[in-house]
This record gives sequence, C-alpha cells and structure tokens, in this order.
Amino acid sequence: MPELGSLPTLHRRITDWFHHEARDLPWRDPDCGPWGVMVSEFMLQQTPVVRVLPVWTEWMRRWPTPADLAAEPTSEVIRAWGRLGYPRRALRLQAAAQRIVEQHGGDVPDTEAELLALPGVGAYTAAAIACFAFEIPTVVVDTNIRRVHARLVSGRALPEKSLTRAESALAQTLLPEDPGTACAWNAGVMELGALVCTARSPRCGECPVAELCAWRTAGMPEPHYQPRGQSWAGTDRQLRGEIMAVLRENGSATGSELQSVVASSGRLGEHTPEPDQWRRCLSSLVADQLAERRPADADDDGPETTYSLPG
DNA sequence: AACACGGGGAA
DNA sequence: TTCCCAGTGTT
Repeated sequence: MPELGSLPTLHRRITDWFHHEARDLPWRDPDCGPWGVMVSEFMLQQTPVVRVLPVWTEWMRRWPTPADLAAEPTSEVIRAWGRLGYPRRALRLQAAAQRIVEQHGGDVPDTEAELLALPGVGAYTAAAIACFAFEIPTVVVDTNIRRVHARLVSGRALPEKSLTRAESALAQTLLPEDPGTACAWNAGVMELGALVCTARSPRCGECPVAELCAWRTAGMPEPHYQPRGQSWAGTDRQLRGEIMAVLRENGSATGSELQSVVASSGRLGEHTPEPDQWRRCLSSLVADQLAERRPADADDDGPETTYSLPG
C-alpha cells in the first residue's frame, strides 16, 4: 500500500494523463447519453475497442433509444451484432432494452442496483454505466484496473486469477473521495491498463506513475502463475460461431446444408466435427435462443430439420 | 470455484 | 502461425 499522503498524487497524475492521452471514443462524448454508454459496455465486455467502434456506430444510428432496439426482430439484432463474438450478448442487450421499456419508462436506470437487475449486466457493467453515464462515484473493477492495481500498489506482475475481497477492498481504498474525480480515476486507470500497463509488454516509459510503481520497485518479478490461454480450434465455440455465420447470411438452413456450407468454408481447417459435436452445438444454440429448430420436436441434424434465426 | 461462451488483431 | 484477450451466467 502506498502511504495515504501519496494518494492525491496518484489521482492527479493518472487523471491528468487521462485528460491528455485518452482515446477519443464516441461513447466518451458528453452528448453520447446513457444508452450509448450501455451499448458500448455490452460490446466491450469481451471485444477490443477497434472492433467495437464500427458496430457501435451503426447500432446507435439504427437504434438510438432502448425502445428502438426493443421493437426490432431478434434476427436483425443478431445480424447487426455481426462478428463481435459471444452473440448471446446481443440477445441480452435486447432483453435489457425491453426491460428498460417495460419497467423504466424507456430510460436507462440511473442506480447501480437497478442496472444490476438487467439481463447481461453484472457487477462490472452496472458500475461502469453508473460511473460513465451518470457520473455516480462508484468502484469500477475490470481486468485492466485489477492489473494496474496489482502492479502499482501490490508489486505483482498480474492480479489474482479471480477477483478477491482484498482486491475489491484495495479498489475502494484507492477511489478518490471527490465524486468528480472518482469517475475520471476509474476511466483513467482502465485506459492506463489498456494502453500502457498492458498484460505482456508494459510501456513503462509512457507511464505517468512509473516511479511510484511497486512492481518496478520490486524489480518487476515474474507472475506467480502462468496464465493459460484458451484453446479455440475444434471447440464448440468455433463451430457455434460458424453455424451462426451461416444463419446470419442465409437466414435459415437445414442441418445437412449447415454441415456442407461450414465444411466448404474452410474456416474449420482440418477439423471435421463429429456428429455428436454437431448435435451438441445445434442444440445449445437452440437452447440459447440464438437459433430456432423446425419442426420443434426434431432432435437431430437430419436433412429435414431446419434451423433459422429467431423472430 | 470452474466452466462455457467468439472472433480477430498483435506478436 | 501462435498468442492473447475478459465479463456474465450456469453448473
């Protein structure tokens, strides 16, 4: 822990840095509004800024209010989500928009508790919307912020594998008392983690608090565990993604058509899914309501079974 | 606590 | 080509 007296220095250095170096992102525009912030947070949950930008822009042009999105056929929402990944997020965003229309008069709610009750909104997203859309001073903790805290204050290369009570307590301690500064602090620490204090090759030469960093003072020790990447090739996630790509393009297809189109696309490489994997992925997409199966009682990927985008 | 969930850009 | 990213919801 830094001495209490040094906290204002941390706050000032990082908020000053953010003021000068922050990326000019449309959801940071003061005129963006809570809905634009909410859409951006859903899209940014697992997707980098550069890929979110064009989709967010078109999304907001097309559906400038929650009511606009709520009224749209789900198939169009899934198509507009495109290749952002994790398409269940698109369903949850529309479900949240519908809840906002039904229970909040069409306006994004302005308390963390109400936000947390919306589909697809967890602790991080509720705090982020409260802070960045409504300027409510609250503790925002995402993976970038956790990494900056781990290095700057705790002297470790990486945060714990999952959020601990100690990390939450630390974040609370570090939050500026001044409400106006708190949101700039949250945004600044997050931006610092995204641009400078990156996971693998931190740009300490560009860091406004490098000389205060406990990790550097400690000689930049290696992480206490080896982060393990996720496999991708041949996984259900990959096959689900390819199935959704075909459905977005064609609207509907039989089970056998899906198999031939996906196979001829070549995107699976040398992997040839087993019948069990086809059944598992098709059934899970139906269960997730990302696809509809007709006839409804069909339980396989036979030639007469048809899959389509929902509604 | 562990797992499932997409996709593309950087290294 | 391989590596890397990251919050929510379910089990």
